[in-house]
Amino acid sequence: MTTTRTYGQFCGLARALEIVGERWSMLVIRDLMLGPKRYTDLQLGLPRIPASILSSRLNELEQAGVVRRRVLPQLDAGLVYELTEYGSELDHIMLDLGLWGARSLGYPKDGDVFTNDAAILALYATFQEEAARGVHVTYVLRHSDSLIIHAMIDDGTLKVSGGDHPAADLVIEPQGPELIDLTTGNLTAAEAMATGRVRIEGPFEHLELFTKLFHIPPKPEIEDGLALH
Amino acid sequence: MTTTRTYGQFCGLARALEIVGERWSMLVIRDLMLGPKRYTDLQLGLPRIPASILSSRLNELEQAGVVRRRVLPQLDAGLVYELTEYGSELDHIMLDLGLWGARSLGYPKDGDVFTNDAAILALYATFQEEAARGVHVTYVLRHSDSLIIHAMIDDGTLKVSGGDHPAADLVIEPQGPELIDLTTGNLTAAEAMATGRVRIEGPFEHLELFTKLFHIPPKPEIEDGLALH
DNA sequence: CCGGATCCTCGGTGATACTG
DNA sequence: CAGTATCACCGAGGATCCGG
Repeated sequence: MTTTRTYGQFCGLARALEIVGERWSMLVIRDLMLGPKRYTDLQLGLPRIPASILSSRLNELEQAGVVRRRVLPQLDAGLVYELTEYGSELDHIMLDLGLWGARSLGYPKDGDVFTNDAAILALYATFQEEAARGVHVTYVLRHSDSLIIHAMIDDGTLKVSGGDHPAADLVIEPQGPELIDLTTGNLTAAEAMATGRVRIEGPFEHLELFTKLFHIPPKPEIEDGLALH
Repeated sequence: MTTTRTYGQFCGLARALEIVGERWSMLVIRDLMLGPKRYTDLQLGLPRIPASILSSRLNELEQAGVVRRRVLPQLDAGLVYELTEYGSELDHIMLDLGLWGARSLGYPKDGDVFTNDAAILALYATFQEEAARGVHVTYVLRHSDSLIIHAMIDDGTLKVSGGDHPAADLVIEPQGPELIDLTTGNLTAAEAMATGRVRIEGPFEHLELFTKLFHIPPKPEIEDGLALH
């Protein structure tokens, strides 16, 4: 069943990869980082994962002590999967790895899914704690009718959740993937407004603040491999 | 050739996994973290990787801007692979992931390889910077005749290299995998000495210091999944 | 409807051998 | 030394079916 292919190395990284390095495993963990989910919710967030693979991964992760299945107390509420404490300690690693990968992300390809959870985690990963000291502001990001999240910044801390927020200081409605350009610095807040690529409800200064609070560092250019210095 | 299987998600983590998430990729990166290596050196550190896979992975990683191939200036010195700046920015993530996995590592299985590089990275990953403030000490770890490394601690900074060090303050010769137990706290320095499981040359206090400088936190116990609190 | 198990196909993996 | 060629096999991926 779970043959648990090994690397044959006495090495922490090799062990980690044996546990969470299988295809889809880390994306399952990503989806569980924001809270317990049931099997079908996981399938919604990972549309391309075959049911049999999801089942295998959940079993392997449970075996390794990363994920736990829990029967909900409410009657007929079914089963949820959640991270154990050990699994939760992957959180900052996943955020860092996600931020590293975001620098090679580019624009969404046709057919790419963009989930609520991915948007929420993107904000956590790109959050600049230092820039948020003393700041109190609430944003609502409306990518589409079905993809709405809000972020509350409260003196260096960040809390992001799905859904709307009635008392947001600024509502941001990107017309496409311009938030990427805003957070990388490829697009300034003023340009985004001038070209109509981002619509806002609220004071403009809060949009400028947003670009300071959430930032993706640029990917280094490819250096010349033949430099002899 | 490199079909570059995708996840179909607009997500930094998914992108990162498309780049470095294939089987063996991260272990190749691990071996390049300590400096440029040639193809055959990579094979030595990864004995179970098929040559064709190593070749594919190196090409994929080069394509993604993580690895660069460089022709050595010296005549006939051949070709080396090294991390680009972008690839080097995975360093802390690999160390963190390796430390996470080390907590599930246990003892080496029969046939496991334990390379110089893995030993060096283990020290970096487990290093307690705070405990090393004001400390100046040099260790030599002799696991076997062919696996010798030395670690130099210099006021909060650590430098580990392969090979011996003539002026070490303490030489540690574990008789087996007891260094794991020492760094997890399962075995105290005094017990290790009393039971003869570790031989040292130098003052005993430096062994106690060692257990403070390098530490693997315990893996949390599996909680009861049915707790209703 | 939830939570899978089962069957089938295809391509990546892994072992061995061989070449510039 | 640095790979490519060939091939068996098994895990991924897709669809369908099954028990509660």
